[in-house]
Amino acid sequence: MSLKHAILVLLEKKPGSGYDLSQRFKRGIGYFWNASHQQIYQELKKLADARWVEFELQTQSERPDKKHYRISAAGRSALKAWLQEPTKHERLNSALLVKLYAAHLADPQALLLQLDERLAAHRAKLEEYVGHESFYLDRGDALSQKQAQRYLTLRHGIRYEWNWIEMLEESRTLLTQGRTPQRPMLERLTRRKIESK
Amino acid sequence: MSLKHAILVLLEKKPGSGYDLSQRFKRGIGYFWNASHQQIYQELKKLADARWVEFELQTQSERPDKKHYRISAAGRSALKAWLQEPTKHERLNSALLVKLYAAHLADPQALLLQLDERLAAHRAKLEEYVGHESFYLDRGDALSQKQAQRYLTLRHGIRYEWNWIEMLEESRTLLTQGRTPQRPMLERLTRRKIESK
DNA sequence: GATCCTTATGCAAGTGGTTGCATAGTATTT
DNA sequence: AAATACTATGCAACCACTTGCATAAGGATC
Repeated sequence: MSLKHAILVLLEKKPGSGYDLSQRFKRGIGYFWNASHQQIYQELKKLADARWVEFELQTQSERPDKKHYRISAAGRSALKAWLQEPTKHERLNSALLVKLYAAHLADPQALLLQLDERLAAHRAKLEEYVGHESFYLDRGDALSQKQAQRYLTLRHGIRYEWNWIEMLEESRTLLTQGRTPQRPMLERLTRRKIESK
Repeated sequence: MSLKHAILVLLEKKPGSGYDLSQRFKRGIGYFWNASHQQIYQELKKLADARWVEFELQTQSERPDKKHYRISAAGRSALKAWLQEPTKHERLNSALLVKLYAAHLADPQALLLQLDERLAAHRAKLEEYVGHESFYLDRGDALSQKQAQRYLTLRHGIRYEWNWIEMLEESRTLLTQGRTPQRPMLERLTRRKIESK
């Protein structure tokens, strides 16, 4: 399980409370890791028991008290060891793609509704990520190796959203107008690759 | 949970045993749903208890006996109802992207190894899917709505693999040569969109 | 004034999914 | 002759994750 390690990565970058972490998962690195607050609090407890993180209680008068976590030396070496380990391939499961695969069994109107809802969500995400991209682009060649690597994960997120948008738009066209795309995917993709070189 | 419904979709298309289903998840629709054989057998039991599927025992002399499952009328209407329901957004979690995000903490050599292993896997998958694509392309305009919709889910799979390949190649370049890609993602993607119209 | 949102943490119960093991015959490879 | 792979199903224990609830105080909205 890697939630442990995802948390360690975040705490290594910057210490913070469980609440902070849940915000950073949502707003920061949501394009490759997501976790609910319950998961985070449970995991932080385990991490503290294992001495991979330490925390101090910060009492606040205006707001609820919080636990300020930071990674420990043991946590750092556990993280380093994990980075070395082989990584399991994550399995992908998409209920929406199951539905689209079985679209002929469904009421087209109801499917279109779900499709549009998703399309809007992916467009919003894409816009968000493109906003983040400008941070890296503004710095141009001045990107450190570390920043450049982080930019690459963001690019992955952008392409991921774009993929969904294209898929959903194609499905929309098919469901409403019966038009089906003819151009082979690979040709299209490699063409693009050659151009951008 | 949608494993139930993914199984129903497969059985609606064609009845078969638990073993058959696990093959079809792996080799057929693996680009949007995956399930282990333990999961499938457990789920088939539940589905049979709920009367959404029926089975008959087929005794075989040369091979182990098997249970031949097929979807029931109740299963069909449950499936139809599910297709109408709103679909939750699946959360994405990729341990490899966490590692790449934190690449500066890792031994570059060990990371490269993982990266190449994954790159090979995604290239193999892409090749497999492109093989499947020719099935649809050969039929050209003769595709039924049903087939066309299935083709779209495959296109999604192709783009998904392509995205990983590009990401991993870019990371490889960065880790080995320190070169970082400069072209903004969105411009690149939209440019392609205009061309293909 | 009531309701909702944000900050901040947590428990308890349940469901979904993984890991490891077990069985058993045939076929293929070393 | 031995080891591995394929067909075929399943149990038991465990781990990961979700759902629903609870508390608590401030600020914003209706």
